[in-house]
Amino acid sequence: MPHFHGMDDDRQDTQTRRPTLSQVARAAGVSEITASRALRRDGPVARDTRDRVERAAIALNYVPNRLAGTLAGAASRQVGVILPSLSNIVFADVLKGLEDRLEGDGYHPILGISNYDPLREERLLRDLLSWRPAGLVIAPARKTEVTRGLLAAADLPVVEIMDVDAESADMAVGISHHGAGRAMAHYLAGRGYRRFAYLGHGIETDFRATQRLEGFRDGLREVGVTLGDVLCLPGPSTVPLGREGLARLLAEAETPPEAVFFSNDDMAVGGAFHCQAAGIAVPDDLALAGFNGLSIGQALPKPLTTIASQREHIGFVAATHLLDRLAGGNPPRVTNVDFRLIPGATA
Amino acid sequence: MPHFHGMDDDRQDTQTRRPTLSQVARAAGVSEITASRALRRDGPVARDTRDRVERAAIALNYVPNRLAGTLAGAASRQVGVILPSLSNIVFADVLKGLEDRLEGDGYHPILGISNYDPLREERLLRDLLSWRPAGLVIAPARKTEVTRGLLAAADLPVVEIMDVDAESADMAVGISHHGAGRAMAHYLAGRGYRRFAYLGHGIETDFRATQRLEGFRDGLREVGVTLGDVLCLPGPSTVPLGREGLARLLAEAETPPEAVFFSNDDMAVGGAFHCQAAGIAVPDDLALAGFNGLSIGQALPKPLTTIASQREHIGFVAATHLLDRLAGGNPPRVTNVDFRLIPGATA
DNA sequence: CTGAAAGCGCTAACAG
DNA sequence: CTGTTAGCGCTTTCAG
Repeated sequence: MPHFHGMDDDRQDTQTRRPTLSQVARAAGVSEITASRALRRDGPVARDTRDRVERAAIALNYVPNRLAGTLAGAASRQVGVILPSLSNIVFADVLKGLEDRLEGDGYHPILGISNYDPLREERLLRDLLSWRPAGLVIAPARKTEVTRGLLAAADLPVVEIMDVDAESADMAVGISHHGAGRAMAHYLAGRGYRRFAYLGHGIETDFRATQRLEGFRDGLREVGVTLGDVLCLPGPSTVPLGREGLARLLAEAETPPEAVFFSNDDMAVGGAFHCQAAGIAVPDDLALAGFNGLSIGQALPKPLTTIASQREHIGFVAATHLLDRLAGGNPPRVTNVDFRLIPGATA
Repeated sequence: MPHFHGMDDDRQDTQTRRPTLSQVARAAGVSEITASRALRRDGPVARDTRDRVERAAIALNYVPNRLAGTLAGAASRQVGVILPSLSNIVFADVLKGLEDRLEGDGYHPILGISNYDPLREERLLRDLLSWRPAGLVIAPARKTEVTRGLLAAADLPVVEIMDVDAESADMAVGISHHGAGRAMAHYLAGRGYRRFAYLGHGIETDFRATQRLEGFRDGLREVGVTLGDVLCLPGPSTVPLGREGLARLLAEAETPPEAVFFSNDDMAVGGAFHCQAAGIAVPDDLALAGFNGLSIGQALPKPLTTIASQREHIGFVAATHLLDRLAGGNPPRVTNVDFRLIPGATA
């Protein structure tokens, strides 16, 4: 006996539960499997039969149950997505690119936000895997051993996104943050600046910003320059933090810098605001450079010199590779998306 | 005979498929249902038995299959979330609040982005429902008849978010956008301004902005003032659009306005940049007001006069009410989250 | 082109 | 406290 209100008559259940494939089949006068094939447009079904089934489905307001379908062997159309944050527009952009591409193929992201917490990331991964997704897209904060183990044992396509500097178990799509920092160093040095400072945010959590800093340092070294003051303020990057941070950096600096590289555009825009308020001429008194290529930086009275990080594109490419793999293809293991230095008016 | 490679020996399957509850049970020397109870901490299980099961689960690297669990009757822990956009930080903030609250209770959002397209919204709704989520959170663009029908027939808790001006079938959490526009009208009128203009973005897609405009108009009328020029530019709101838009508005205006109300902060920040570039003194020559309370507006040299829209809070409250309902509670049908007018230095 | 049988991995109900 | 039985709604395999 079924375990809901002792009824095994489908007509009764129609009142309380969603219609099932079996009901659609009966209404169309065919077997369950034929209805299934008709609705999925899989296998040979007579045109007429299919029409009948489809009409029955619409009449009953049938919504397939993909839990049952996936359990029975159909490929899941869910993709687990783990991001470190949503406070930053950067990850919202990536998610947009992801969702857009996935939805085109009828896939949907199940979302988890790790807040840059490796343990939360680990738990999230376990939770998402319990839904048996078709694949995984993850912007790792810091992978624990358990995380690595889960990923390795999961036996599904995994795309790690944002950077291509770290090791990845399966596929990776992103830019080289070290390379971006280095490119900015060469650009600024080429513009004639020689005394540099760096202003960053909570570095313990954002290792990609750290990679840019190291790339910047290395790039300067290559042209025989040493990076001067480095100030990293706790907390996430914000415009106010950049504004206050630059004031503090300039106040504390032993030798005043000619140019400041910021951990990202939010911080750099804050810096631009400080200069404006303090009457510092940009770029003559002080040059400013950011990272990300946010529209806000480009809309400043003096467009910000920065690097476009192609966020939405990264999400799009990650999804494309995942879908390709699911379709039996063999996409590249590492996709180094080009960044683009945007010469603005601030450096 | 099982339909994968003709094996019905679990030990073989361990190589190719994920371990199942049955394997955990066998390893612990108990029945499946006992293992199930032990891992879910449901029903009476001897302490010792539970320990054995848990050790076995860890040893086998067991990850439960929630598709099977949910199909068998356990409550789903997925929540369908439909948002109109992710380009705008506003919805990323809401999503953050949602995810944060949901994850605390072990729930995860399945995401769909409608791009303000009613038909895409409809398809999305159908897709998400096919995963049999425990509930739904939706920021509707424009509901079609089908959408209404699906929602009504879905028989699950639904929270409509962002605004409380429209009709909702089940629960609603948001602010009154009409009220916000009205509040800004009263505030600006109280500051002595009398000649007003409005600058907006693609109004056809964003009906909440339209509600603010109508509220603004109504508020002005209440104090005996008529709204002057209204300029709505196609496309999504961006800083550059606000900048160019204000230039155009001022050029075309018959009588120059004393104050401009923008559709949101992005647009208003653009307006502030235009004033700065064009040498227009703010607020003496021209007062500016936005909506949302974004940090960028507050970090401007002159903080923007605006209205905080409590986005993350809306997401958090929506999730809280959903969870409450799922737990058998009876949260309010309409939750009018207070907005907060932030008097800045621009009006 | 259509169908019957079997089973995906799990949990609710009912017995011991 | 533990187990047996049945079945969630669907798709696979194999047989017409």
